[in-house]
Amino acid sequence: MTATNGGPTPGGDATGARPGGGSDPARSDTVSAVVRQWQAVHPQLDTGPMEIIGRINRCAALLQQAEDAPLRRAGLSRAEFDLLGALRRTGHELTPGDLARETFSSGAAVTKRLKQLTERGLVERRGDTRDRRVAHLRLTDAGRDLVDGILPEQLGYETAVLSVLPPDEQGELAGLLTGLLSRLEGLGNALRA
Amino acid sequence: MTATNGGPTPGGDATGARPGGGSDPARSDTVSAVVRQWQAVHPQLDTGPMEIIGRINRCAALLQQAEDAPLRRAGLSRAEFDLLGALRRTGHELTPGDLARETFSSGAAVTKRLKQLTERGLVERRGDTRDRRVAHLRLTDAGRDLVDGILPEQLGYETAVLSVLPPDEQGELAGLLTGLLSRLEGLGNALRA
DNA sequence: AGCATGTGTTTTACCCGTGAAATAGTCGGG
DNA sequence: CCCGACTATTTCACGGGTAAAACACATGCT
Repeated sequence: MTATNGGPTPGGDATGARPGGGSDPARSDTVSAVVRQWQAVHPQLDTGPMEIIGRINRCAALLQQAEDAPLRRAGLSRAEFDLLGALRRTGHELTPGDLARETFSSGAAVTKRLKQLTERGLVERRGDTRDRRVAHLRLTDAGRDLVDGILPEQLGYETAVLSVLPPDEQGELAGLLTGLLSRLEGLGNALRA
Repeated sequence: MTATNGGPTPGGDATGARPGGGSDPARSDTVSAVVRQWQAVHPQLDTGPMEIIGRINRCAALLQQAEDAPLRRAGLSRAEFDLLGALRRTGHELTPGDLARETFSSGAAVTKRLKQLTERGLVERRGDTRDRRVAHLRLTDAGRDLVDGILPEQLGYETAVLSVLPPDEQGELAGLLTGLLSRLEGLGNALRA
């Protein structure tokens, strides 16, 4: 994720069945090679989880590479863009704490990024009048324009990359991921146990 | 990852159609809230890519949290475990270069991890007799035992987490991800363009 | 009012990964 | 035999993230 991986981290329970649709299932990816290696060494092991988790990790890594390309051209990291995007899409001002929650990152990381982004003139800071601990942040005009300029290009590029999958499979995939994600999020922090 | 994110990074083309199976599609996750916010601000934007990429990123982040739990108990980071796992599953010795390719990380990162892991007595180093530039690495008995001890626990925990999805959906998901991943990998490094 | 407690934000010290440069060695001419 | 080009690995300087501690302030109780 910085630092994503694609290695041997296991992940699933499925036997690798094919999708409901009608595309060619005989494909092979890095993950299936890894799974075969494990099976050869530990034949009794249920490598099912790898089929899902390994692939999600690897897809995430590759897709993030794809996202980075347009952003680097604009001189932003993905983390910075996430922060600006949160301010843009919510419309109203946010506190550092809000931003940390919104971008799923630590408060310290948000503080650092805010410093850089305000220095670059993309974000403005305003102290709360009632509670002097809190700060309110909003995009400057330049910040808003930057986000609005990048976003369409970003989405366009991503659409192109994803077009390796036919539209019906994209829909199925989005649906399945929604189911998985909503349930994982519902688990709360039981995942860390 | 780590530093993984779940924010506004866009990602898809699908309209969020439901899976082929028969589960409840009316669920809501963080990503759909984000997409709604963007739609409110930029109604003309095709937010499709977010439905897939955003969810893959977020799922990856959550699932990685889940993977970390068993590993931290064993005093390993995921990156370290990936390295040990590569040595374990291939069976034979690997060079640092091999390991970098196998774990999708930079040579420098591999060097650092190898130093720590050899100091901990989990990995052994042997110089190539013909070509004195290259090193060959193998697991020590302790290293092998450690991996073999962790792996079943790891897979078991992951199986439990993934059981939030019914088995048939797991199969569909694995199949769709295979299709996506194999095609993304087929794109080579055109993604960075 | 005065103080304990809690919360929002920043600071600090540190870990880890990366790209680029440095190092060490091979190999095929000439 | 020596050179130039190439390859494998390590070192270096640095950016960015994190947890925990430090601050700064608010709030409620007495």
